[in-house]
Amino acid sequence: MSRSKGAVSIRDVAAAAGVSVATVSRVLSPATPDVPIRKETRDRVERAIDQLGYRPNDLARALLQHRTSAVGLVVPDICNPYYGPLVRGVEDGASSHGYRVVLCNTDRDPAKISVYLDTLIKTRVDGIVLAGGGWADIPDRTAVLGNYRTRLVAVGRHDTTHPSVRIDNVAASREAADHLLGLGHRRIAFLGGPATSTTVQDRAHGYREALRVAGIPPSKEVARYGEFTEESGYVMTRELLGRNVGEDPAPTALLCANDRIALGAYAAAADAGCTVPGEVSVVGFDDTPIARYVRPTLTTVAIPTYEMGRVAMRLLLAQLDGSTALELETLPTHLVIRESAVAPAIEA
Amino acid sequence: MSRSKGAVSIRDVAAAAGVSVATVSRVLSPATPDVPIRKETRDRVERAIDQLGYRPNDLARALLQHRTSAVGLVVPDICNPYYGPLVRGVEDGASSHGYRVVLCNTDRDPAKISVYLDTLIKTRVDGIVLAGGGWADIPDRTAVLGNYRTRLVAVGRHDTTHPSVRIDNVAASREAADHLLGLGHRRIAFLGGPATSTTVQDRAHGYREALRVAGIPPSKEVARYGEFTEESGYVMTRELLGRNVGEDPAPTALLCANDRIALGAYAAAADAGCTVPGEVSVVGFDDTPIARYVRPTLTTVAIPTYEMGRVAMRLLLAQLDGSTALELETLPTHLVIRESAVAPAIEA
DNA sequence: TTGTAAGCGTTATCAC
DNA sequence: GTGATAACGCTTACAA
Repeated sequence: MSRSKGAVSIRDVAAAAGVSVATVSRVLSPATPDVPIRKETRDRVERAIDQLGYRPNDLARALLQHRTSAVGLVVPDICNPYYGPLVRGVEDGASSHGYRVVLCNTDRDPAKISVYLDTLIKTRVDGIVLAGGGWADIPDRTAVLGNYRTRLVAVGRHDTTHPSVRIDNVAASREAADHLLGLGHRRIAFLGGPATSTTVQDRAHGYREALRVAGIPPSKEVARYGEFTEESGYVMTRELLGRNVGEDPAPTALLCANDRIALGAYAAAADAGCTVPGEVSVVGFDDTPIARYVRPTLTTVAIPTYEMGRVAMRLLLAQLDGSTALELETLPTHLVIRESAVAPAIEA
Repeated sequence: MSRSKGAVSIRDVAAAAGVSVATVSRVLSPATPDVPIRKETRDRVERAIDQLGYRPNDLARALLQHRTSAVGLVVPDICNPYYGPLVRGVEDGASSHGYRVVLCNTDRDPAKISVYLDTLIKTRVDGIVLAGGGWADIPDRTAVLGNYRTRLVAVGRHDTTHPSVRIDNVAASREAADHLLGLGHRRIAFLGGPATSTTVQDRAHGYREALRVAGIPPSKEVARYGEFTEESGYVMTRELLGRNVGEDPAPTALLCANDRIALGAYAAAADAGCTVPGEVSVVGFDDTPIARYVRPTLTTVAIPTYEMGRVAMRLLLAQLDGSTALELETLPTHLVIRESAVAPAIEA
């Protein structure tokens, strides 16, 4: 069966069914319901199809129709638990509309980002979801999409006019800081991730704003930067807790840029013989599953990551339908109060 | 510029450079280095290319060459931290060889798996990495790949003759159980994930074997099944810790099928006023990043997840080169001893 | 050293 | 109702 070597094609099916390729195509494409097909012909074709195990070649179809039903998803690193739900949200949104997802991990490396975007465009994905920064670092970012019809949606605060889905990191961080201030804390430190991350910048900004409004002098602000990892949180915390010697006393509360940093802070506090929340309060960001399961349970800012993925995909589909030009969705965050932040000890 | 609407194609470049499309193609494809091109011609073409912002259409290329440079990656759920590194390993292995990755989340649902496999074949991916079970549940699994040249690699114990990468879950679990037995524990419970998971079955098997060898009667075995989640670990643990009433006393050690379950066990123990490891020892599986950062730090079986992804991709590439027919790689695991498992209190 | 033309596997536009 | 046939954007003999 079938022509010499290679996969079975529509022509093999046509031959086996004794019809033309056009007829086979019609049977497969409900695209033209106005054209009727004789039942017996249809049956014959369908029998040939599954007798030969025929699978239509979507490449050829895509070439002809100028749409691949594929979208690219660019994230810094899927190993970061934060991105799991985001990716899942995009994938669910995509697959439920017949799109498939090409995943790209960039490590926030501008060179990698450029290469991936180039690849995605060469494979003519219909759209791209770009998450987690890096856009600003692409040299010729106005030209990346070129003359091609690939649409783009940004997740997070990218400096771009493309449709975006975000959260208000400044407000979220302010809320977290306000919570600590409300409990009575005055010496609050901010433990950030990479200083270049706009997310981190926004959260640091919210932190500063809250302190300023509370009348705490800028000289009392303490901000550290590192990575979005437990390791980094550990290091930053050790450094801060060991400083009540000559200079300023150690902070009574730590506002961490994500839950992993907070977890590192827990470990460092424990190793320094410092109880949480008794001697130091900790607040995280992201509300990762672990937040509910560490002891003490972690007070943290919940971010609708999965929802962000879904919405990003929605914005992308809207662009593909041509139904939307530009949109900016800002999703709500909320502070989840658990056990890790309480009023400071009265000694101060 | 360019023909009316649509993207700029090789013809536009040819026209702009005043050469034939064949010449443009030659400039782009180092495939035929035997055919020399006049330097001036090459320059003219290259100038036209980036003047027009031309991106070759990989769809057309793939259609012609019968290879897409795409691979499918099928996992249960990327939100599960276990799969992050696996996915990353596959992606790194793929991108470093010029392949891109299409991600599919199946939730272990046979129907979804079938649909995804079908989609992947229709888009003519060169290969598929299938992780995390489900293969056995596909109705016509011998026919899925049909007559097409898509190659497949299985990750984990799938009942298939395709090349596979695995770990020895039985031995790994036995080692963990032996560790607890060596510490003096006699009442050890196994907290599994889904009973249908071959991974869980293997780990339960290793647990039973170790107990048998240690001379503990089967009647003393305690195995529970649930999900791979903190929640499930919590529930199973509560149930076990609350049973030292009439019947058998509560176990002194818990062997958990993954770290998330172990974390749930921590929480349940804490809520039951039971200290870890003082009153109950806990051992996990996977060595997720948190294992090192929870307190007490978690003794757990490290699994080379990232490496499994890399190896899976290596096996796939080997098949694509035709250099390999069938291979089975079994990667080593090792028990990471931390604080969560110690000798039981002497009262027993 | 370059151009011409025949595909790759589909769908879409005409005829019949 | 069904069948030719011209695209889609590219690569690759084969000519020139």
